[in-house]
Amino acid sequence: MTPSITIRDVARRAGVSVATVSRVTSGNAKVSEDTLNRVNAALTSLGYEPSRLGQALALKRHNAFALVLPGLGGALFAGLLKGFEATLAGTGITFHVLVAQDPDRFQTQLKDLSTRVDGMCVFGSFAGDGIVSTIADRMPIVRVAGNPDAATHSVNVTNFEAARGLTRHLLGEHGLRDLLFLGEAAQSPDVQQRLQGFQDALAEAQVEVRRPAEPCSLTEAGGFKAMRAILDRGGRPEGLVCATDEVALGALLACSAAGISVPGDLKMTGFDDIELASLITPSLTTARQPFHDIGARSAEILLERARPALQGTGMESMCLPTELIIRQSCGC
Amino acid sequence: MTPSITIRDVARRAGVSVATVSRVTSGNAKVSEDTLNRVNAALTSLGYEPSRLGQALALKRHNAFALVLPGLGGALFAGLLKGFEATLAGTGITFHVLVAQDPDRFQTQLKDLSTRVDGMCVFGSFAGDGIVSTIADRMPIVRVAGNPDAATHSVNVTNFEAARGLTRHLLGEHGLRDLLFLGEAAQSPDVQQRLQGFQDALAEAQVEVRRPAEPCSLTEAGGFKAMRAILDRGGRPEGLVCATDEVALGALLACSAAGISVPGDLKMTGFDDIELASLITPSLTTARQPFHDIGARSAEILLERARPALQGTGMESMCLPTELIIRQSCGC
DNA sequence: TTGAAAGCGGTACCAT
DNA sequence: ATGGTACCGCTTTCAA
Repeated sequence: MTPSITIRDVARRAGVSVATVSRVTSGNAKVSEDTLNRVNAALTSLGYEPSRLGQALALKRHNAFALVLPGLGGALFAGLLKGFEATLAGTGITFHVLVAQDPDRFQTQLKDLSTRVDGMCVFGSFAGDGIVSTIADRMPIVRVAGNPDAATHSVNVTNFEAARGLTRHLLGEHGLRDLLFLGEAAQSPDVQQRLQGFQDALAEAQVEVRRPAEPCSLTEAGGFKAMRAILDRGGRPEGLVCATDEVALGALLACSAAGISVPGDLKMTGFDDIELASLITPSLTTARQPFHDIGARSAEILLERARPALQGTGMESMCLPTELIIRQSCGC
Repeated sequence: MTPSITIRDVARRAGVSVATVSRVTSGNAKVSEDTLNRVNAALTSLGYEPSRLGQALALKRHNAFALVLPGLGGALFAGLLKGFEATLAGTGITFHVLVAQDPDRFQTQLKDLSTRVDGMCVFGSFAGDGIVSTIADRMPIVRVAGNPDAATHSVNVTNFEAARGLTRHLLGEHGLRDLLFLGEAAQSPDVQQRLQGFQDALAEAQVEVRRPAEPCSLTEAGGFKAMRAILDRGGRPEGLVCATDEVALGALLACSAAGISVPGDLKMTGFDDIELASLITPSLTTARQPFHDIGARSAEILLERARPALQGTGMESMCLPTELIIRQSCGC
């Protein structure tokens, strides 16, 4: 383990002061042609890399953001991450990903993270609002798919409208009446909004809700198990509005295992438009979320607000559009 | 944005020196009952949190590790992450996740990350060996599912043996001869090893390889598209050895869309044993990887080696066992 | 243009 | 047991 070389080593080697070396590395002060060369020579010959630590301490800035996700997996996170990364690329700012696992430890992890970054993008409401607003007191925070919150910026999509649209489609175009919502809304404000859109469409069509929403984790396995539970119980609905495409895929597998034809015997919709949605048979009717944009916009907000001058300018709140994708699984 | 309070604020408030406050917060030096109380009072009333930056600079230690993954998604990563986290919980060490996206930027990100942590766990060989060994010169690195490398510690599983076992099963128990390996081995040493195990079993049974391995990305969509391509081309194999369960799932969906029965018309195996593997019909014959252990052991190695005293003790290299899970998709 | 020096927020050694 | 202080690596005023 080589001891790392510091700015003083470079200064000594180039026969100048550390201040001058700093001027060269940061590039925002004039240095004579001659010394510039000497310093550069020393820089490369020593292979010097400035310590982020020293910089951060002196500048009171980390040049790093955090992206907080409630779990790995899910096409949404991958897309969001890409968008976030793409926006930050070339800015000199990096970001750390924190994946929520254990709720207990999560608080601690979040607090620790907050001492290492200049801003955070937090997905959902897994992180307790209390701690988030505490942190928001010290740095900009963008909440994605979270509850509305006066203390933080927010980026959302039209979950309500999209889910209502899908439900209306099942109700109107296909004349269904006995519908079921599949997905756990408790910890996910975005799923909560979809559930509300679903319920709103039913109310609007004056269809009484015959079945409580079937809670299931938002994974393929979750959708599979929930659907199997429904079938085991006997008496399936006419249509399924699934919280995500993955849930729909799982439900589809459970139906296929039980010999139930989709959309023949049961119609269904998903949410997200993951890659597989257009590939499978039947292809999935769903609502497309602009994953990449969500991440990109979040990063933009952070970038803008992390510059101290702008910090008092109020909270930014945006709602990105979704797109209904009508395919086969709804019966079309 | 509240200006953060420092150790000097606390010292002033408690009427003691900063040294004494440091003694209290770090807890490794004797302080009289009386002053302890005074300091604690100041601590809580001010809501003081030591700055990681100051600590890191003084201690030359970040109290943080990094976990570097080649993408989100994949049950393996989720399990690995959990194991890693579980081991680190309570040690006072946190970790950052870096998700490889753009190969170009990745080098930079990795280098940046290396200035913020005391050790890293790197999955696969996405990260170029050059940069990794550069970093390994300054801190302990554990490579998981990577190429053997004298400069880093490593954690692997018995990919070769497991894949050979699955292939032998198809060959021996089910008498198949025309087999195909599904999965992209190029960037993934672990998949490469599975492919070798597959090939070894064929050679051993003196079965000539009729088809080149079908490359596909290691996702459900990847498996789907690859299988569909095979079917479009006409003439399918008797059996499929898939690089991962997700690939197998995708292939299964493609078969089902094409009206091909599994395991009736085509037998297949997966790899990983994800949750869905045991749920679907047909249930998936596969090899179980100890996800959690992989992460846990990696973290343990890092923990051990990050203590400066032990850094010269040579490289640790371990290979964790896998377990063959025979279910239905192979024809059993 | 360049250098000396004062911080940034801690830790730890050396006195007392 | 406690305080004073040098130091960690860097940036940035202030003088020269």
